[in-house]
Amino acid sequence: MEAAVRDRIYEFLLESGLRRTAQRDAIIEAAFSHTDHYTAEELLVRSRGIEPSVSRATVYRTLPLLVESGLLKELDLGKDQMLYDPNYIEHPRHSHLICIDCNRIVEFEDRNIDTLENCITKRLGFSPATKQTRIEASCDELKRSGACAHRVAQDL
Amino acid sequence: MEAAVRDRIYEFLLESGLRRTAQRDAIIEAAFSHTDHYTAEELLVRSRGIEPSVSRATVYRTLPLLVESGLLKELDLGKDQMLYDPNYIEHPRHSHLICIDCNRIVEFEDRNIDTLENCITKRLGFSPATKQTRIEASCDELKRSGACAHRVAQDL
DNA sequence: TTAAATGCAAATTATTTGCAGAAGC
DNA sequence: GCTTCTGCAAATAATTTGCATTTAA
Repeated sequence: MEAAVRDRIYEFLLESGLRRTAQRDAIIEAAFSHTDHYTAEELLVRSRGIEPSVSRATVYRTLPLLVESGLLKELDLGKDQMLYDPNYIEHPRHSHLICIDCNRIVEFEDRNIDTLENCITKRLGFSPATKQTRIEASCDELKRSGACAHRVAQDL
Repeated sequence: MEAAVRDRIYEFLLESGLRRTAQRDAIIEAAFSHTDHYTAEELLVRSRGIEPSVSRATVYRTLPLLVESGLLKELDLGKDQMLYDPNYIEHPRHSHLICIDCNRIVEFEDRNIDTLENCITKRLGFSPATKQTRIEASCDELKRSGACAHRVAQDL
């Protein structure tokens, strides 16, 4: 986990009057030491790898705090579990494309969509708070060659 | 419910080899006789108003059929229940803005967003299947006047 | 007649919560 | 010391499912 990220998180805890505990430290460490998305359950497993006493309840109680701090993004990609995305710190405006062939999630960032959505919102008489663009799509490469190389997101 | 919609639905049932039952008729009638969004539970109540024998299980078993037919759109707007939107027949590309002040859902349609999302998807090497844009926003009128007149969507 | 559809009730499953004990400040 | 935090286990709630019965074709 980067020092800058750690600083921002503990600053947030301090400001909010939240206490520092071994369990929270472990969850925070687990939450921001990868760049991939994870479920609450996966975060529990990772956290327990650092501090075995972490319980499921504490993970579920800590996640909303991190989301509220703006450091972690809760993603609802249409599955039955929420996903958590630690990459919003560095790319606060990215969107998601979900491959319907292999479930891969591709993150992309597009200034034009962002601007366009702001305009539309304003035109309707609102001020944007949260915007989410979710594109489900099929892989062209798979269609062509029959195999789907896990290409990396091209726009981040 | 419009005759054209009814025709398309029963054509779909026929093509799929699905049987026509009193319960399905009632659910279909209830599903397409309003333009507002509804939950499975609300649809159950409406369906029972037409045919009292409709059970919750049958509603939950019928909804995926209607969604699969393309006549009904399943919306995941971040609540704990799915919402169903019968307006996709007439406006297949509309998006949703959710007012964080009053929970009102405003439907809007924007050709530019549509085009832009198609381009991005192609550029990433995919072909778009489902696209969902969800904007959560606060009401400017509420901020100004302290009251939030339920303005009608301006773009449909 | 026979395969599909239904109602009921129980199962499933992610998430939340009450509570008593533990721990930070 | 006082309040917050925690683990545990039970509660919650939308949706799904097994099964015996009914019904459309």
